[in-house]
Amino acid sequence: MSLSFGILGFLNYGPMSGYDLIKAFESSLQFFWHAQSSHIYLELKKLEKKGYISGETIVQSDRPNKKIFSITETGKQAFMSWLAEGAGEDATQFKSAFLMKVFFGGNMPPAQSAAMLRKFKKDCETYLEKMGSTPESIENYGSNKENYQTMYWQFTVDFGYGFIKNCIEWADRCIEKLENCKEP
Amino acid sequence: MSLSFGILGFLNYGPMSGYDLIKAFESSLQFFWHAQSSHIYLELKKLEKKGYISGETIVQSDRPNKKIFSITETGKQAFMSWLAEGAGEDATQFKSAFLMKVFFGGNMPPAQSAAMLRKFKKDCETYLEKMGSTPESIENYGSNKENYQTMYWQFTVDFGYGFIKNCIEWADRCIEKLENCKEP
DNA sequence: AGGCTCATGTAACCGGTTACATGATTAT
DNA sequence: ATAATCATGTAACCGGTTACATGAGCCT
Repeated sequence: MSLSFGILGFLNYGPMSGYDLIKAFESSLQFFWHAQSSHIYLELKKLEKKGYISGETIVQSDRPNKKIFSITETGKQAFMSWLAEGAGEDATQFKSAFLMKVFFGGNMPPAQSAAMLRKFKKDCETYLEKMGSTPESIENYGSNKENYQTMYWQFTVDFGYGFIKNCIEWADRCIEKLENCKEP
Repeated sequence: MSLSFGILGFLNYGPMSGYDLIKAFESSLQFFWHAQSSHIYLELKKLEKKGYISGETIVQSDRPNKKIFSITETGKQAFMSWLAEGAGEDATQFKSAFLMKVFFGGNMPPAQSAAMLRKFKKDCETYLEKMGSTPESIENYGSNKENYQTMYWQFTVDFGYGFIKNCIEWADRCIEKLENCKEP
């Protein structure tokens, strides 16, 4: 469901092709919403059928043809009312298979659990590095006109940054406890 | 997929009925894995078919009959190898429809976005209360087996606590920026 | 009389993933 | 040569959600 609103959100900034949307997701939303390209194309078809967007095929000679989608009035309304709904209860919910593994970590010796947490920490650090280059790519979308928009984009980046920092600190605390722990 | 490993994990502690599992999920894993009761029963059926668990019907006169499930040797092996896999890349991934709404918050006036963030903050605080404040009661993990298990359970609680605290602080920062922001 | 706990399921649906398929142009 | 970029899709599958269905006993 949310993918379709993400698409509507981008198309609300201006017409785009499926390929453009894939790039847009990759360069901005990917930290909290990873979109498969195949899924985007499927969703575009559904949205067009619903009348939320309309597509126009652009014939190109040097490159493959493409289909540019624009948001319709009804599409705009649907998007705006989704926004107006505000934060749902699910916003505080955090689903994680990794934490489930940690929960059952008592079935492994401390050294193995510690190794798992160290791997997690390393992945977090890699993630942080990748994030470091994001604010710039995000500014490409805004063009000086709309500082107001970019503030919100920065909010989501800040969230991701705080989240990962928190993960690393937590992992450190866990690892320390595991190191000071005698074999059960 | 993860639900089935959660079930296997609990059954690895000892035999349980579907109903027991529902309670177990509600009282421990629910902060990072919310399981529907219908889904648990479906998964139990699948796991039995796979030979990972075996069920035995207990006839009760005063209460509805129940089916007690036990983990099999192959089930144990599957569970242990899942644990041994360690943290996957997906561990750092955080999917959130709410953050997507924040990302597109520039389409709303600052007052409305601020209201959304205040609602989010309030939900976080409610969540914290439900969790029960357990910040510094984490000391004294000795060497016996029971404490060894609970240490890991505490790890996941700590994560949840840090996560929510981080959410609240972030929301505060965002709200402040929105309050000091002129209408676009 | 009304609501809670115990106890287990089915059916329809849907959002999302994985694997597969194609094929031209452009840059190294 | 070969890799990357541009560009779009289909089909099968699956994990999970929602809605629905049942029914006895216990507590107030």
